[in-house]
Amino acid sequence: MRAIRYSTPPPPGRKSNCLRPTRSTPRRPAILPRNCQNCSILGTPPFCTLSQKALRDFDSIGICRHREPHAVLFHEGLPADHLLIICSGRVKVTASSSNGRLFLLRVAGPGDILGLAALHERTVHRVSAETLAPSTIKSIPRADFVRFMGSHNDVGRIAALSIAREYTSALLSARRLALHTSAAGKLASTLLDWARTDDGRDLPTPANLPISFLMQLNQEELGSMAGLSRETVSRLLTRFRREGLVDQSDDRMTLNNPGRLEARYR
Amino acid sequence: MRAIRYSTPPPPGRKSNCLRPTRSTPRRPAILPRNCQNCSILGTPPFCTLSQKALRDFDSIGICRHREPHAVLFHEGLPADHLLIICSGRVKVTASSSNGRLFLLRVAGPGDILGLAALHERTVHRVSAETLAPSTIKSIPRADFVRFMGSHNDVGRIAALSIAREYTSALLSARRLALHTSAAGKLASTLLDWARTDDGRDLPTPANLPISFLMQLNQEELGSMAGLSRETVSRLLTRFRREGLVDQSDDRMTLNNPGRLEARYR
DNA sequence: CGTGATGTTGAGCAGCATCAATTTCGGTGG
DNA sequence: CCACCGAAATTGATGCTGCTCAACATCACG
Repeated sequence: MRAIRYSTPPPPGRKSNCLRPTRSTPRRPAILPRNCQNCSILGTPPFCTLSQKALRDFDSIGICRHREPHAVLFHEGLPADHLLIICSGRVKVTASSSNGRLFLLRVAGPGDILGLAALHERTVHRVSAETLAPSTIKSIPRADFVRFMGSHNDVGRIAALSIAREYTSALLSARRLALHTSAAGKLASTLLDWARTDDGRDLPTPANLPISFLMQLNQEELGSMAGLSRETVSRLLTRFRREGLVDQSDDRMTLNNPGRLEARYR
Repeated sequence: MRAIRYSTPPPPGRKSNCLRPTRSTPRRPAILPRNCQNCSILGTPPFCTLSQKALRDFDSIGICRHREPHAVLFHEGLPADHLLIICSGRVKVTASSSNGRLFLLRVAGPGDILGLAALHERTVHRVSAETLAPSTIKSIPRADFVRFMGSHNDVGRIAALSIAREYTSALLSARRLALHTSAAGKLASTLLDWARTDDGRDLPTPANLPISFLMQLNQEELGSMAGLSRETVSRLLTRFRREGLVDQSDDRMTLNNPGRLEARYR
């Protein structure tokens, strides 16, 4: 596996000591027109299932922008004054510690909503979000969203559902980090959880049939998702491969026999 | 520290092989009258902040029961057909793995709501809940709650807030399990997170002043919260005590200098 | 005073992080 | 087409940390 790296160079980091804003600073991306009433992901569980009338109102609030890979959408610790909806693309959601370690919570995709929990709790963001692929992101100011929620009955319920999704994903992470002592167990369950939530959304887990999903992370990122070092991930993946439990081609990861993978490395 | 163990004997386990239901099976606890409009925790963030009118309706749905310590309120894997509200007492929320390991997610208290996320997602419970102390629990059937949510505008929003709380707690767990490599770091941050959410609800963390909180768990349970073995917890607590970072008396745990604890064992 | 639950302390070992060297691969430019 | 570069993956060697097993101490309670 070699994860897709989009051509944009990695984020500038702190190489430049220039204090003045330079022209190379990325400009504010252009505003795109947006029409939720006529969208390809219409009907996907969260907001995209609103009534026609609500969708019209929904189109009138917020702003839609295109974002390049490696664009930081928000950063943990900053106040959550906007709500983000992923119209297309992929976004990785991370938390970091003061000593430089990184924890990758999940990879969010089209239809996912970011910042809802922090917005409801009126706190700062507890995670950071960064695009992995070219993405289209709709951004709604807090106040506008609260007004929107007040004027449509469904919205509160739908927001609750969306946060419940975030919750489940966080819970699964905590569960697997706490319950699995071995590195193999952590990696296996990370892959299994991912496959099951990514593939078919919450379909009853198919028995021992192969599942495959888009793996847009390199081994280092996968490691920071499972709480393991890069090298350990590499060693384990070759082991899984040798045992015929997984296959990797291009950017797809296939779990050949989920049941066996789970049983052997629980 | 010696955690309070309430006199009720531990759950029967699988000692009895008797297949017939015996008389020693705990009887359904008696239904208690409930009046939310006149409750001591009125005003606590989640449901207890509803309008007078909504509270009246709220009193009319669901059933309130007293529960002894070690009573299982629901178990992971079972369908989430009821919503539980803790009126008084303490409830521990856990997840378990097939090989017998236990993960303690949090200790919920008065005003906390259990089962909201699973109820919204229409899935099975992903955690189990068990009383730690004598508790009063209000139970609301799914359908009644959905109806209630439909007829009051605020309820959806408040449900969202409550799930956001659950989310934050799960996220903090995952974060700390993933970001801290050392056992000391895991235990320290477990204590810090707990103190900060339990003490004053979401007050801005007071600088280097002592925080204390009710520690109703024994070292084994604390270990299953931090992802550590019982023995490691014991060793670390004596170390923390020797360094003057924590004090334990009866069932209270005091963090003498949260800032230093965090800095030293991040 | 006996019993069972909980906490303390020690010894040994396995597993994973870390450091380090090398290979593979994709892209870029000559 | 080839040479070159950098990023990512692979593989090996080593040391430390925390789990496990085990023995014992302490406490609450009847």
